[in-house]
Amino acid sequence: MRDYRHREIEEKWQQIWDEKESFKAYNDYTRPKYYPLVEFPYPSGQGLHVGHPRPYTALDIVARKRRLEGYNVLYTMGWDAFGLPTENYAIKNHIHPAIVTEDNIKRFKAQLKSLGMSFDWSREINTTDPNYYKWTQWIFIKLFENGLAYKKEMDINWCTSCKVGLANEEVVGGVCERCGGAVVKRAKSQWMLKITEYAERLIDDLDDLDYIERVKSQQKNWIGKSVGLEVDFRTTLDDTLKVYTTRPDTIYGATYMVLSPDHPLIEERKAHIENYAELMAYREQSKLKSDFERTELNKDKTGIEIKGFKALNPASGEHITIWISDYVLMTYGTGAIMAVPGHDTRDWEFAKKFDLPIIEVVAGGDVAVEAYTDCDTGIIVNSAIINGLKVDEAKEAMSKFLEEKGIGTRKTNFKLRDWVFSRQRYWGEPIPLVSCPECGWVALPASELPLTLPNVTSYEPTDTGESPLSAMTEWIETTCPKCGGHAHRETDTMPQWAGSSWYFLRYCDVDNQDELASMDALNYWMPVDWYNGGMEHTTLHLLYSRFWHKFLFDIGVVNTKEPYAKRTSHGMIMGENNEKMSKSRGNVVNPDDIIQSSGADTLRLYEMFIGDFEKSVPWSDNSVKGCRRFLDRVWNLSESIAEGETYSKPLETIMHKTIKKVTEDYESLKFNTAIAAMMALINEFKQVEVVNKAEFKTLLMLLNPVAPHVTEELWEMIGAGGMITDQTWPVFDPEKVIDDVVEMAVQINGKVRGIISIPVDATQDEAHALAMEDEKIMQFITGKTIVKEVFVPGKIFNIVVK
RNA sequence: GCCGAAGUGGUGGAAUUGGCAGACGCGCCGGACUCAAAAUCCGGAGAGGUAAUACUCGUGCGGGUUCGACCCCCGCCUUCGGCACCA
Repeated sequence: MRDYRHREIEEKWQQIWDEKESFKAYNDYTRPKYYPLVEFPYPSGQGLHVGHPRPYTALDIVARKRRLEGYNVLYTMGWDAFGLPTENYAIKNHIHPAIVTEDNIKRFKAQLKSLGMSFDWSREINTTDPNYYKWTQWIFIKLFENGLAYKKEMDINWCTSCKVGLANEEVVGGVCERCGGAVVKRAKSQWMLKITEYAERLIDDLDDLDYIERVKSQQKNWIGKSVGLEVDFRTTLDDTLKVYTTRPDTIYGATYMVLSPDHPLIEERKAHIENYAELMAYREQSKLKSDFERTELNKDKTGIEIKGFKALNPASGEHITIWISDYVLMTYGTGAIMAVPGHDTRDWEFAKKFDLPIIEVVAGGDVAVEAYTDCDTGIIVNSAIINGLKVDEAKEAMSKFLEEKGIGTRKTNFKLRDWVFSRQRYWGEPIPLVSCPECGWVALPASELPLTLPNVTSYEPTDTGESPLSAMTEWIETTCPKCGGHAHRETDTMPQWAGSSWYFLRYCDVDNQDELASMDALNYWMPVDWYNGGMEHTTLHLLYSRFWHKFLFDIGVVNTKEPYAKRTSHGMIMGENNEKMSKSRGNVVNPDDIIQSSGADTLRLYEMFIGDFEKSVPWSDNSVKGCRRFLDRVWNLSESIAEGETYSKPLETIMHKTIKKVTEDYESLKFNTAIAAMMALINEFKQVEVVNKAEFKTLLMLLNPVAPHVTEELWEMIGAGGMITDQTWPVFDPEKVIDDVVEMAVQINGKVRGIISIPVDATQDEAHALAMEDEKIMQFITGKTIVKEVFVPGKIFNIVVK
């Protein structure tokens, strides 16, 4: 009996798979295809983390199983390699980021190979490769040509630590998502992508997708659709102030108005405003607040009344005061609101602070104590024409009334903002546009792509907010592709999210020099059948890539309106103390160490067995040991396998049951219970006298997707013939997964009092007869009357007595 | 505040078209092997209770529906994740 020497075995099979190109996906468009996808990693300097193999193994299991089921499988890996950590490392150590990237990729790739992932390495991609980002730039130009990329001077989120502008999605809790640095507003001219144009479709099309619910709801939440009404309020200067409201039913309760401090009316009516200087001071002050401070201070409302004119409530005709406050945002709705303190919490707080009138227009609460915001039960009062209606009815009636009067328009608003797409950094895709004094912004012709990054001497970000490229005079100075005149290149680069917004398309056709991918290849491979990735990307990468894909669909470059048919998400692997793994906490586990000591198969098995795939779990060295023990037992079993090409009688049912369980569980992210079923199977193997070849081969097949190396080796050792990778997935016979005889619980008044052994298809009468023979059951029946019997065939028998 | 997910032994977790709660693993206890240990193998256990049975209690808390509830309904509590002055 040979020892189970994992390193030797694993290296052996990894080499064989490589040589035989066992996992190559063919562009043979006649076979059924399957396209599983995992998020490609950022190749950081730290190397692979134990968190990485969890999703990779999960879909590797699916990929391997699909191949055994006869599918042409496209399972691939690549590198999302642009990004700040690499750039920072390059700055610190004076190495070109491209070299840093190359080294990191080398390390990552070796680590992934040692895990035995069945990637088709011939389709590896790298977002920093000019042959790849040529097409990222090409897509940007298409966006630009279609009016979806525009440059705008605006207040952006500026990370004071990274010295870079951030997208809305990258600001988390008022601080920089990446470094935790303070984020302030800063006026900058930025490239923007009109993702808002797709807001409606990004929500609506979720309905047909097989995404886990939390992903859908988080995306919906982020896009933030709301349906309401824009209403015109007149001022005493005869201006029109548009407000947006979702509660037109409460318009009689609007006792004042609030404008955002940036509202244009303030400039326009400067001459009529008595306290203009005071308003300006407030505006400056609110701008200086960081996002963090704004959210922290949001309990305490601030504001200034505009003195000089008033507004008229269009329903009641009352004169009402106009205020400015930073709780009203210029970026949402119209930048102005009608304030209904009786029925909006924020307005109520503001009214209390500044002693403004509060009118109850929906009965049901006590507006002297708090705002009454319930929409379900309230009845409208103090509102002339809509009195007595329910909230919903009143909303509709008032909307109709204001529309007919010509001062109301139904309007849908979204929280989603356009995507800030410029970064003032070196290590990103150059934006392929030039600025010409004659022609404005002009796109490079396709023949000039890729526009490659020039070599610079310093990658340092600048305090002025200019990209490091702005010092590259030679590179910047160019001619206008349109008029041939003197022009400048854009010096900002694209954000990290650009390359990953379409990478799954490139996998379909990696070597194509003429298109990002051929329509034939896309028709065959797309959509991605199953995409697994982190929840942290739900409102970033996942949303961005859906947006790009929809755009590419609109211009006829891709064939599906959605990129991913199914989306799932894995939980994080925490440190042994159940805290997030980090160097500073000293609880980091390196996958290389586990591969060395226990083997890749053990690590894979462990990560799949450890718990619910979708939840985070703490690392446990002991549990790793248990997984290795299981593989050892399988290994030792091979020693005593008897001949036999069919399942033997005592094991037949459990064989079919296990095939069914494992087959189904691999499809539904329940890897832990699939493995538990295989463990139970070998426990059963120990109960019988002999295990034959048919039974052992089936176990190896079922286990193969999780532990591919050791099962390959054992397959060879028992002389099963060929490679396990080339076999066919075992099937179960539905007739044979049912036991002939079951142990049925007999309950008296719902409590289990006995167990009877009974044929699975026995009748109630038979069960009754058997139960009456049971002494213990009789004890509970004697002297009582049976009032009812509930019998569920094969499951339970309950006798109700009185 | 809003949206979402979840609360089960010492521990990671199983089991829901309502049907024997605790599969499988870890840890623990006992035994075998060993001079001994490690490894391996065999056995044991939810809590209370009993000499041992019996029996009672038990899936965050309080109610309800049902022959029967971890599962369904109503009302709470707690934890985690996301969003947050979005009118």
